[in-house]
Amino acid sequence: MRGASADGRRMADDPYDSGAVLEAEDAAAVAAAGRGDVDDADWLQRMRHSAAHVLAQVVLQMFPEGKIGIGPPIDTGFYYDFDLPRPLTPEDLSEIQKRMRKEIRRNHRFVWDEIPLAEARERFDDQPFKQELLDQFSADSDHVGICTHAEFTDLCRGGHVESTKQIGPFRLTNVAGAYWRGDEKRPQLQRVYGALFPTREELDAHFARLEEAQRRDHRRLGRELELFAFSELVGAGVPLLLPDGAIIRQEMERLIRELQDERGYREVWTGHLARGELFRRSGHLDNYSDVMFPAMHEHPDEVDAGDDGDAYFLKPMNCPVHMMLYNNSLHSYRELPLRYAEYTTLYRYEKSGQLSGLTRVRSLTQDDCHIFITPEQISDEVARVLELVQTLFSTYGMPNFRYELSLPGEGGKYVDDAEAWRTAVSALRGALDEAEIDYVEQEGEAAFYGPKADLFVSDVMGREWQLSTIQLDLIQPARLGCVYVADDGERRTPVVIHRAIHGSFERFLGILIEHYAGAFPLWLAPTQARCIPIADRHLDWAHTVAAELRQAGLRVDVDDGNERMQAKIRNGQRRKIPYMLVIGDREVESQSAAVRVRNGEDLGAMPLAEIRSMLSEQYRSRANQPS
RNA sequence: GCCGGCGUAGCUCAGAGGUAGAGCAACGGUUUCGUAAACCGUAGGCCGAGGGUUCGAAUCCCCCCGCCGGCUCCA
Repeated sequence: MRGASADGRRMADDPYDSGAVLEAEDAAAVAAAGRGDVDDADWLQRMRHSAAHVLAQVVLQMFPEGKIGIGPPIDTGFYYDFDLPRPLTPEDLSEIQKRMRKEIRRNHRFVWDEIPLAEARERFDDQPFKQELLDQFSADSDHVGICTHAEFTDLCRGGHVESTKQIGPFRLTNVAGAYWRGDEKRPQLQRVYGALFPTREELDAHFARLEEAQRRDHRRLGRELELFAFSELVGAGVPLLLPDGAIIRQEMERLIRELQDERGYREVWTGHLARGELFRRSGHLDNYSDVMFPAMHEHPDEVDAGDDGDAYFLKPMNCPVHMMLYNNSLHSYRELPLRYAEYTTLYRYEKSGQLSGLTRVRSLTQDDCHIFITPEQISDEVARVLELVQTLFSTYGMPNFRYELSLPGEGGKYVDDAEAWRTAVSALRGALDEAEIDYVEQEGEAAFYGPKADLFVSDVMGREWQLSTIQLDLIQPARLGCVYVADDGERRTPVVIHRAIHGSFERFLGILIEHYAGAFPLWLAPTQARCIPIADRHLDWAHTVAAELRQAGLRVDVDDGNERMQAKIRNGQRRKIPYMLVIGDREVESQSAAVRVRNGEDLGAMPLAEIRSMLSEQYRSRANQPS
């Protein structure tokens, strides 16, 4: 049975009752009603934005003295920010949700209008956040948009469905703190989040995706696969790699060493400490002391406030130290580019609320490098670094990343040398274009010492993390007295490229775990193959097979427990071991092993020599196998 | 750092003022098996730390620490 809306448009029966399943026909009818030529994506935004209005409506019903912020659509639904007399509880959320569904069923129309600013001021006289928005709008126009449904009116530029019944299936998910206008110095509001999709199926699929994502969350897999751990006693943000996690990290280091050695990098080692005076001269103590661990003074009692020059600091980055290394001798332009690579752990005091598994830690190890070049060499060297990045990511089979070109913006933190910035920015941009890399430009995101190109990937929860970075430094070399002798005999200041390819091994490992869902390709897998003897009489040959494969440099073990073969296979699968080598009477007889691939495929009995060469080749070539 | 939620066995969780529980994992024994879970048994806990209320606290209160979600930040 179908009803009709007030203006005669055909409406479907209420599809929002919990448990009700939309038939495809009804869903289409709901979606099509009143849409005109609005496309699907826009319509979805409208549903989400409209749902936010209903959310604000019922929250004000429950808290008449509440103050409302803003309520935009987001990529999975919507949110609305509130200032309320008390924190919202999970019970409040279900109550709000219940009331929202009730209001939606009443099928209120959304009526948009444009009114004079002064009228809006009066209308929202008890809403300070709206007043602030009006202040802002008053610069552009003397009229503003408002949208009314039922008893609720919101300041709004538009973009709604026609009436509340057209709002798709949704669920309120959580409440979180959020600063007004994203400014940490402004009041913190309560943000209520909701998920909303065009159909119930898509909403369910969204939550199924979330669950699936949680299964491949590196924090969970790290524990299940015994890759890493944290200890409350050791401290927050200090990841501890267990033996299997350490193997993966060794493989990562081995890869980047190999790639960098081939490309003329020279490895150095500079330890973990440096004096405050160094970081003062480099500019870090002024710009970034809040992320540095506090000074370590020899005689803390005798120190005047702020006198950290003689204190030691844990290095938060290597750059100034590498510049001291560079200054150890006088360099000719003929030696450039000079590339110092270092894999030393750095320490950054990330605020407690920022810490997150391996992706945000307080002790991190970069594959860090500083390249000293002449200004003329910028483009070529950046191109070489980009090539290295591409090679690394294709080795890992990770194609899903994006680049950001960070440029200077307003504000005083940037080094004042317009000419140098222009040169550096155009060199970076040129190299990205030359490599045919897509990127977005971000103003105000540059480092204080120069522009940078960063590579971002998303984790399984959709959060973006910076991995690779290529930064041009226009200031530190001069501050720290770096020079080279040019071909005319003059001493000049080199440009320095700061770059990291993995970024940090810790973060990259976290991303990698999620990328492979813990099922690492053979070259990274902590255990590459496991021998599974069917009965005790097969133990000897199983151990022989394992020993021979280990002799070839492969990581192989034997499950010699007293479980049945099926249980051993199950355990091996759960460990996500790439290959299992089943050994019974037939295999002992023919000096072979039955090869089971992680994906369940049975390759049948293969002679030991053949297994060895197959696995060795996969290891050597760092193949993205098995699947 | 801020707002909210949460810390009970290695893991997942139950217990909500009155004797600390289950499943899986672990360990021991039996079993010797052909491609994702054999059977029996044993052990495992300062209920995150400290302080308070109470005759009595895993349970209520305070304060730390840690974790989770979000915000802010990220050289």
